[in-house]
Amino acid sequence: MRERSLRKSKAEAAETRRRIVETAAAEFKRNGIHATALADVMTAAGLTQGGFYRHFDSKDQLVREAVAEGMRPVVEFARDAAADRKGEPALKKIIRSYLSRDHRRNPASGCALSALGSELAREDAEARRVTTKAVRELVDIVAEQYAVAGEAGSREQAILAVSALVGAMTLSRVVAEPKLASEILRSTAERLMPPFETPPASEPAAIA
Amino acid sequence: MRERSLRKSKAEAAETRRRIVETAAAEFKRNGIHATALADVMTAAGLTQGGFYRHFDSKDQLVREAVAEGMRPVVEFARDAAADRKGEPALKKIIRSYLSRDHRRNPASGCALSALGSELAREDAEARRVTTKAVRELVDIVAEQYAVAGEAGSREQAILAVSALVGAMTLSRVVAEPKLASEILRSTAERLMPPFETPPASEPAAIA
DNA sequence: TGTACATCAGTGAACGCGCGTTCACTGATGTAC
DNA sequence: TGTACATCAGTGAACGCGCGTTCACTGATGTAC
Repeated sequence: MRERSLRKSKAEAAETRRRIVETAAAEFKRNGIHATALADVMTAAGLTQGGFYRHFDSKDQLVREAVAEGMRPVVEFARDAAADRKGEPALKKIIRSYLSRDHRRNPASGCALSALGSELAREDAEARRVTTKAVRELVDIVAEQYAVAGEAGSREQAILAVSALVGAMTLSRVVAEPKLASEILRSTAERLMPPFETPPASEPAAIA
Repeated sequence: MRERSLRKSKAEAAETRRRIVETAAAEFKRNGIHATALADVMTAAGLTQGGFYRHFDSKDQLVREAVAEGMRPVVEFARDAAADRKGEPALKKIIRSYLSRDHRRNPASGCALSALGSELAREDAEARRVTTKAVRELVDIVAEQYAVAGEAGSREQAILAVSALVGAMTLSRVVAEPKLASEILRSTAERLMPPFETPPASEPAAIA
């Protein structure tokens, strides 16, 4: 299928590198960073193990780039949703998508925070730095939607929401009973998507 | 320091076994399950590697028991808080403690869900079953406190709260900037601990 | 109650496999002239 | 534009270390009589 050996053009090499990072992001999210071997990534990318070091200095370097790549889907989804229709519709779209059964079933294409959260906490400064940037962006986007939707304390609420999204998806994947797993997703979504239609009666928005 | 060799009495052996499980729970929460070697656990428990298999069949078996042990602190803390004074005070105590800087700094003695969440999602059925049990207990305890505090939809709210606790702690550990890390803990706590004093004005409790 | 012996908790070393990393090699790319 | 050669993307195999597991051994425990 794949031509053996052969030096590739610079353009092809750049494309290969990109493919390795993408594949790594997916494999890490699917199986965990520690549990994924470089050979697994390279095979999944349609290459052999030896070629890895033409593109990266170490697994750590790949991890850093893959983590950044792994955060892209969610941030982009949120940005796109907000670009479409701001405020409540965007919030609903983001929350429904994040807490969907599809997302639960497919960590590889989902959010790196829920797929790798506890592992990321132990990564080196650089990996955590790129994650921090993504978290910030996500919070900012969500906060703006809550603000547009007329929510008081929109930044606080956005932080609660992002925390709850990540926590609920993580828990629903940990939990062994499908019914409880679904309930966690459903209940969290319900509480994060209040009926904004009803006018925000009292000024100091009652949270619960 | 430690006497060499010597067969220990049955009572001592049982105590040793308990110590291994406890140590493993702490080490796993500190460094991750995959990243912790059996030799690390045994050394931390003051033993040598070879003795491990007198007590366990495999690392997997230890993981299952250590995960159960690792969930105990939070569940017990929540139960004790609720036994002390039900409702709002219990909620405040649980939330403050869970989202404290102490907890953030000391995963080893904290909640296994925030320390190991994404790794637990990939563990075998038995490990996930014991985790599920603990999640259920935690949700039940928190739900009861919200109910006593007069919160409508207390179970839904409890699920949101537990998700947010786990997510916020995980995120605050991932985030590389101390200020943002603190803000995540503070904002989430703030939103989960509303001023219940103010009478729940409207019937369908506005969530945000 | 005392004695002889089997048991087994714990030690320390070894085994074997997996994984990150290195290396010799191939042959198309790309560049110097 | 064509030719000669250095470069380097990718291959496949090997290296070495770390980790889960096994094993021979020690000597106190616990039991059979």
